[in-house]
Parts: sequence; structure tokens; C-alpha cells
Amino acid sequence: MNKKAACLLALRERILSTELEPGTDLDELSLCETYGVSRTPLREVLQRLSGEGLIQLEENRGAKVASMDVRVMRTFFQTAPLVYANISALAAENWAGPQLNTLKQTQSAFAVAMRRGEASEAALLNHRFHAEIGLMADNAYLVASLNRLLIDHTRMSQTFYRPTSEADRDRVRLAIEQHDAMIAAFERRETALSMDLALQHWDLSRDQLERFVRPDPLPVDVHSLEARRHAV
Amino acid sequence: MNKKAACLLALRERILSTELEPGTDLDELSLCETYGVSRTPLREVLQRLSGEGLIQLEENRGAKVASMDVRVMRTFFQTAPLVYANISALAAENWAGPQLNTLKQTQSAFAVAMRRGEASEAALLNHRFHAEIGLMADNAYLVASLNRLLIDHTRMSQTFYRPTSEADRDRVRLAIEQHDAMIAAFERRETALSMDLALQHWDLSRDQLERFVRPDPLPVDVHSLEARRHAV
DNA sequence: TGACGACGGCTCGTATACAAAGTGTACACT
DNA sequence: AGTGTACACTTTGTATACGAGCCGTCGTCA
Repeated sequence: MNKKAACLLALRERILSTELEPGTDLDELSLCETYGVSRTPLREVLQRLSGEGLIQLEENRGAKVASMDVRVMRTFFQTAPLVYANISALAAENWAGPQLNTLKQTQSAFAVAMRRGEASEAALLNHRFHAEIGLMADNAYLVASLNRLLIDHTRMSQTFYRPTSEADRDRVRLAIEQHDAMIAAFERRETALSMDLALQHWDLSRDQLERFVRPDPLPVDVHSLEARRHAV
Repeated sequence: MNKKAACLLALRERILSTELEPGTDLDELSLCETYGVSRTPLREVLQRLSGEGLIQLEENRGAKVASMDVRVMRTFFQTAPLVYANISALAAENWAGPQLNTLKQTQSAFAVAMRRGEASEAALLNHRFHAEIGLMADNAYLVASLNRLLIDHTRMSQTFYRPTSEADRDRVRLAIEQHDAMIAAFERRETALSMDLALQHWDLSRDQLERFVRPDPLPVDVHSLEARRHAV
């Protein structure tokens, strides 16, 4: 029972961190061995992961990690701002009890991981941060979308948390500041501001993700570069 | 294998039609007997239904049909127009291949069922109609929200398809006309119009659902009725 | 030599048996 | 008489064994 939950958690993390890359085939027996559970509970875990959209099950063909092709990504960029903005506004409106403190704790853990350069830990904590905002929003319908978005967001942003240039480092710092601003807005129940901040946070993410998805093209050849330069 | 799929389908329909009412406890053994499958595949079906949000699983406590309390409904009314409108616009933009024809077929089947007074059949076909629009929208993220909304929408609207007054009958006719208008808008890829029509369709639904949720209050007593009448 | 078919291995799907957890009742003790 | 505990029964969770479906390879036949 505890082993089953552990297995679920572990697989989730391995998928989100892209240690298990999109499209990877999953073998039941080897997973059973890895996590020390028999096939019955393991298959239930797989069913569950499939329900969450982390893996895809095919009849008589086993499971594979959910793919992430260009079409999916187009949709992702189209949908994310809508959902993130609304979730954020709802979170400001509806959070209750200890949720805000939980969020603050996640945020500090995130900042620490980032400072220490623990990249995949940071990515997972960022995921958790936004998932917790989802819980605060208290809207089972939109959260369904949010969680799907977060899966792909986390997988795409793996590189983000391994900043190489100083400009990248600045962006990460900005992301952390934005998180703090969001927390403050939630605390004061500032719905409209929360929505704005979510959109700003999204803009930053989008720039970063687009750089990952569509990196600067390599020069075709020296001549075309020269030609372009003189054509301006 | 086929029996498992049949079991899944059947349970889905029974839940959507509220034959299995929200909150009902589900007993594994009796379900096994009913559908002629053993516990292992049945439990996988339950996992799946849980993933779709149709039932709720609790550790060592079995499954129960997803509840539908007032808080859930508040959220429902808040979220539905946003998702429906966007899904509709995306459907107009992205539908491909035979999807539109499939939708037309579902629509005629729905109209027929409605004319024949087959209430739960009509409710399920209406569900299918909107689920198919979801597929046309081709947006895995938003569809997750849509499907959650449709579950509760279908369960709440069970009464809608048993019109009692002539005014109710008019509303049903209008709903069918709106479906046709949506199909036409999709066919011509009129994104903005599709969004508008979805919102109109939602307005109609909302009025109907609110009447179900908040019916005309019963008279407190005869005296207060008399008093009210004279007061006008 | 190429193509079709049969066989064998492998993985997935299902049934069943057993273990663990929860629940209700009855009996004893305060 | 009320409460608490223990035991039996019901229901859920897990392991394992067996059957079914897919895939690749090898052999045979044209």
C-alpha cells in the first residue's frame, strides 16, 4: 500500500523530470522489480498515471510515457495563459486555511533548490508551487486543465533550471520574485492583480520555453549570412 | 476484454443518467456479478472512472459515485461559459476529417430521441454532442475541463429532457436549433460566431439548470399567500 | 530467391486465492 | 446501564498462476 503510493510518486517524478522521456515504453515486469510491487498494484498505478495524462495505455501494447510533439506544444502555448490567469484569480478569491502557508513553504524550498543549482528538484518544486495554486483555486473543472498543462510545462522547462548565461540567471531570479508577488497578491485577495501577475509570469515562461522549443537557428552557410547582412 | 469495455461504458452511462445517484457506494463483488467480469478488470475500470472524475476512490473504503453538492455547482456555473465558449471557437477552427459529419449524426439522433420522449437517451446524446465538439477543438488541455463539466452538466440536466410544460418544450426546441446553428458555424469555420452561439446555448442551459437547482419555493402558508396577493 | 505460414518466446489480460483492513456485534467489566 | 474490547464477518488490496494476443524468426514451398 505504501509501496504502491511510493511507486506512483516516483513514476510521476521520473516522467516530469524527463528522466523517462516522452514516448519511452514502460515494461510492467521491470517496473515491478524496481518498486517491489507485483503486477496488479503496478497496473493500477499505470491506470492512474494514464488518467492524469502522464502516460498513454494501449490495449495489449503496454504503456508509454505521454508524447510531446509540436502539435501538442502549439496547443499548449494557446491554452496556458487562459488557464493560468483564471486559476490565479480564483486562487486569490478562494484560498482557505493553511493553503497559503503551504505555498510559502514550497516557494522557499524552490528558492533554495534554485540557489543550490538542484535543477530537477527546482523544476519539481516549481510544479508543486503551481499545482498548489490550483488547489487554492478550488475549481475541480479548471484544475483538470491546469494539471495537464503543468505536466507539459514542467517537462519542457527542464532546461530552464540549468541556467547557463547571466541573462538566464536573471530570468530565474525574476521568476522567483514573481512567485513572491503572487503570494502577496493572494494573501490580500487581490483578484485582478493575481491575474495580471500570472500573465506576467507566463510571459517569462513563454519566452524561456520558446527559446527551448525554437532555438536560434544555425547559420545556413557563410554566404547566405553575408548576403543577408548586406541586404539590410 | 470486450466485457471490460462494455462494463466501462455501462457504468459511465448509469452514472451520467443518475441511475446511480451521486454519493452511491459501489460494491465490487456485485458489480463483478452484474457485468460478468472478475475483480481485477473491474477494479481497472473503477480506476479509469475515477480518472475521468465519475467516481471517487478511497483507500480501503471502496468507490462511490462522484458527489454533486452546492459548492461544486457554484463552481460549475462559474466555469462553464469560459470553457464552452473557448472549446466552441477552437472546434470551429480545428475540426478535421469526418468529425463534422459525426457531429451531425449525433445531432439527428439527439433530435429523434427528444421527439420520441426518450429522456435519458436524449441526455446521453446531448452529452455526446458536446463531447464530440471537444474532440473537434483538438485541445487536450481544455478538453480535460470540458469533460469534467459535461459530467455534472449531464447529471444536472436529467430533468430537462422530460419537459412538462409547453414552455419547457419550447426551450428544448430552441436547444436543438442552437445545435444546428453551431454545426453551421463550425462548417463555415466562423470562430467568433461559434463562440457566441456557445454562450447563447449556455444561457439557455443555465436558466434550465437554475430552475432545477433552485425551484420555485413552495408557499409558506395560505395566509402569507393571501397577504402577498392583496399587496400587489 | 522470395514470400508465405507456422511455431516459439514474450508481454499483456484475467481469474483466483490469500492477506490485510475495516466494521459491526456481542459480551464482559466498570 | 453504559462503555470498551475482542472476535467474527465483510470488503478491499496483493500476489501468483494461467490463458490470450502480438511479434519475430525460422523453415518450407513455390
